[in-house]
Parts: sequence; structure tokens; C-alpha cells
Amino acid sequence: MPLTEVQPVKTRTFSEEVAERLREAIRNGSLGAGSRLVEQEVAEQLGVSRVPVREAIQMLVEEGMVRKAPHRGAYVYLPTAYEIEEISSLRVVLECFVVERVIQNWNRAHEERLRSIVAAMRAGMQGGDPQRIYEQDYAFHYALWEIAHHSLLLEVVSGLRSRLSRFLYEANSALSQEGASRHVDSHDEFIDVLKSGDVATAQQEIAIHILSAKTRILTHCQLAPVQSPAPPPTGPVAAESVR
Amino acid sequence: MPLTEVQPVKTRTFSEEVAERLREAIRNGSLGAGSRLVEQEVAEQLGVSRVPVREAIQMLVEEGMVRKAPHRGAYVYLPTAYEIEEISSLRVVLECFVVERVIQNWNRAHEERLRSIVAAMRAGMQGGDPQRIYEQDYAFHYALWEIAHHSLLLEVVSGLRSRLSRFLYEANSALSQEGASRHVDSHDEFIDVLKSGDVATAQQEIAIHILSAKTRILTHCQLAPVQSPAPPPTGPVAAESVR
DNA sequence: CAATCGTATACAGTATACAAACAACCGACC
DNA sequence: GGTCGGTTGTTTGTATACTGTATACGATTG
Repeated sequence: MPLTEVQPVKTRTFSEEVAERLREAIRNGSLGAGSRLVEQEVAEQLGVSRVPVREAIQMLVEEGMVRKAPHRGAYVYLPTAYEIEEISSLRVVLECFVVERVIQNWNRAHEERLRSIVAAMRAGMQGGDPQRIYEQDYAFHYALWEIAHHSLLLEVVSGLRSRLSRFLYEANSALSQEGASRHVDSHDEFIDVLKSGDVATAQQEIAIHILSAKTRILTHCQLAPVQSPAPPPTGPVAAESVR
Repeated sequence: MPLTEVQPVKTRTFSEEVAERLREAIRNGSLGAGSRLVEQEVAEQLGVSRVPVREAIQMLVEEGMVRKAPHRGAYVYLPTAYEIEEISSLRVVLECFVVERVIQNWNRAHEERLRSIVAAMRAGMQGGDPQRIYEQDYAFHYALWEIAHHSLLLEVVSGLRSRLSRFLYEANSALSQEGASRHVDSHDEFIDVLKSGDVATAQQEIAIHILSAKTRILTHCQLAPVQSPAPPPTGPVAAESVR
């Protein structure tokens, strides 16, 4: 018996689960910038022991959302405007590389996949569902990364984007109706460019896409005022309500 | 009191210490590809408990030296030739970006710093010290990354290079006398190009540098034979002598 | 004899307990 | 009054014990 349609049981560890909760809490703002992540507190709130919490925090450190120093603990990190610039400039370089490879690998199936994502995005827009737009925007990029067929590139560039996720969500929510509409349309136009095989134009397009996202973040989101060389926030900022 | 030149006392945790030992063991081959890293065993051999070992292994996973699957443990990973290609192609893209920024920021002090590194490299070559050549080669790149003044770029590109470190050391050791000499000279010539401000040429040079390193690795080092979708090596490959 | 299931064993995942380190506070001494 | 030094509390770092899962091997049945 082949037993198709049967998915393997997802075996997520507590660590991953905790990391997901913390990511969510940071993204939606209930864990604001500077909040200290005290292992004991988080563990009690989520009903697990400190070990999974430690590992979860470590994951967030890798992802750039949290910083920590030995014996001094972890806290939610707020990037500076300069760091947003850094991330975006790297994204431009890497996404241009992605585009180059996508065009090399281009085929009909890829086009359909991308078109359907844009369709879902448009549906979300018409339904007034910013969350869905955000998700489909991510799906679009993720599809491009996969089409590029370069697993390491995917890892790096998706990691970069995840560093912006909490701001992108916020900034895109503030998009006007016409703005969102133009945003969605630009994706369809971008597919046309990919299809035409014009690498230079496609790279220019995606660079504009990334830089406009950066601009939206810089104008709509609160960021750290200056370069912050001081590691920990001195004040005991309460880390309330993780779930 | 400004107290420049004073570095904070580095308070290394056991985790970092263990990670360093494991890295070294992998680099010098005493932990060969496919060796399983059993937490209990490593902990006993190094005289610490399992917790620091877990964290150390996690670090190596981030660095790409080790893979792990839930409930199945960790093992030393041997990249495929394709993955070496992936790493190198990304390095080309990123180092070209580095070069662009280095030229933008170029000044006299930077030139002197790079020249002195090449001088040390040449000394190591004449002294027949391949270890030193390797170190100075790293120092050269690290200096470039710093001059680019882009901390995230530094993080990403240095991480990429660390994935190659164990192979670069091996491949560069096999360099002939004249080969090493040409290698060193090429660094001085590269500084000249940077000084001239010719971005395109500098990018071409560094691309050649990276791709020749790749070729050396592919020809001199043993790599995984095929794409390895099978995560763990089934056989209980003994993990002998970590220290 | 083959295929499948049960059972044992090994090891990662998790919980709890203890020790060490940092930071803040407070008192003493210049 | 300010600085130095001890003292205490909080929090991380580490050790140990326990639980759950995966794999292998042997038992059982057709």
C-alpha cells in the first residue's frame, strides 16, 4: 500500500516551538526592542525548562533579532538605520545574482508558479488582507530563490530577509490601497521581464523593489537612534507576555 | 581616561572552548568526514558535561561543518563538489561587492596595512611555513572586509570562507614553491589595482583568485562523491580522539 | 524461510539542581 | 564628598538525572 497523502508526523522540538513563539512576540511588538530575555521567565511563561529556551534564544541570535553577551543575558535588538542600509545593500547584490540564475533556469513551470503567487497576492489585496500580501510577497521571493537552484544562496538571502521581516510587516501594513495595487502589479511586470530574459532590466527592477522596501522601513518604523555600541540596555525593561 | 588599546578580558565559555577543539579536530582530520559526534562521548573526552558540547555542536552546524537531525545526532559533514561550487560562486559575488566598497574607501593607511600583511606572507613563504601563509591570506581578506566597512557583509563573507577553511589549508599546503611565490606576488599586484581605483579590473582579479582556490580544492581535496541526500551515515563510525 | 512485529539499547531532548559571574548596593575610609 | 572594597541578589553557565524517540536485532507467525 503506497499510502499517498500521508504526511510524516512533524517532529518539532520544544526549542523550535519556543523560538517560533519568541519570533512572533518580537514581530508583533509584544516583546519590544530592548526587552531582556531572561531564560527563567520565558521558561515559566511557556511552561518548559530553561534548556529549550536557551537554544531558542541562540537561534534568534543567529537570525539577528537578539543579542547576547556571556553572563549578561540576551535582549531584543533594534537595528540602526545604518544596519538597515547594510542589509538592504547586501540584498541588492544577492538578489541580482538570484535574478541572473533565475533567468538562466527559466521555464514555463516556473512562470506559472510565480503567476499563481501573484494571483494569491492580488486576492489578498482585494480582500483587504495585509497579512496575506506579506506572506505571498515572501512566497514570491522564496520561489525565486528556489528557481535559482543554489541552496546556500537561498539560505543566506532568506536569512537576510528574515532580519527585515518584523519591519516589512509593519511597513507594508501602512501601504495605501493604490500603493498596494501598484505593488502587486509590479510583480506581474517583473515576471514579464524575467520571461524576456533581459538580465540587466530584471536586476534593475529588483534593486528598485528592495530599495523601496528599505525606504518604507526607514520612514515608517522606529529604529535605534544612533550606532549602539553599548551592548545591554541598562534599565530592567520588563519582558512581558511572550505568548 | 580614554583607555584606548584596552580590550575587554575575553571570558570564553566552555562551549566556545569545546567548539574550538572540535573545529581543530575536524580541520586536522582526526575527526574525519562522517564521524558521528556523540554528545556523551565528546563530553567525557573533554571533561565537561553534555550541555556545553550541545552548544558547541550547534555552533559547528551554523558554520556548515556539521549536520544534525532531531533525535538522530550530529556528524561531520563532507561537502559535495557542487556545494564547493556554490560557496565559491557566492564568494565571487560578495567579494566583488567588497572590492567596490574598498576602492570607495581607499586611503593610504589601508594600503600600508595590506602591504604589511603581504610582507608577512612573503616571510612565511621564504621560511617555508605554509601555516603562516594560510593565516596571512586570511588576514588579507579580513582586512579587505574591514576596509569595506560593512559589518554584515563581513559576517557573511567570513562565514563563507570559514566553510572552506579546512580545505583551503589542505590545498594550499600542496602548493609548489613557485606557485606559492606567484600567489604572494599576486597579492601585491592586487593592491596596486585597488590603488589605481579600477573597480572592474580589481573585481576580475579577485574572481580569478577565488576560482583558482576553488579549483585547487576540487583537485586536491577529497569531497563527497555525489549529492548526498541521505542525511546520516548509517554505520557507527567511531569518533576517536577529539583532543 | 521470509516478513513482520516486539523488544532492547543507544542517544538526543528535556528537566532540575548547583555553582560561578556579573551588577548593584551599601558602608568605610581617605 | 568621592572612591574603594565588601556583600548580596539576580541571572547565566554547567552538571546531572530523567524521558522520549530512533534504530537494530531477535522472536514469532504465516
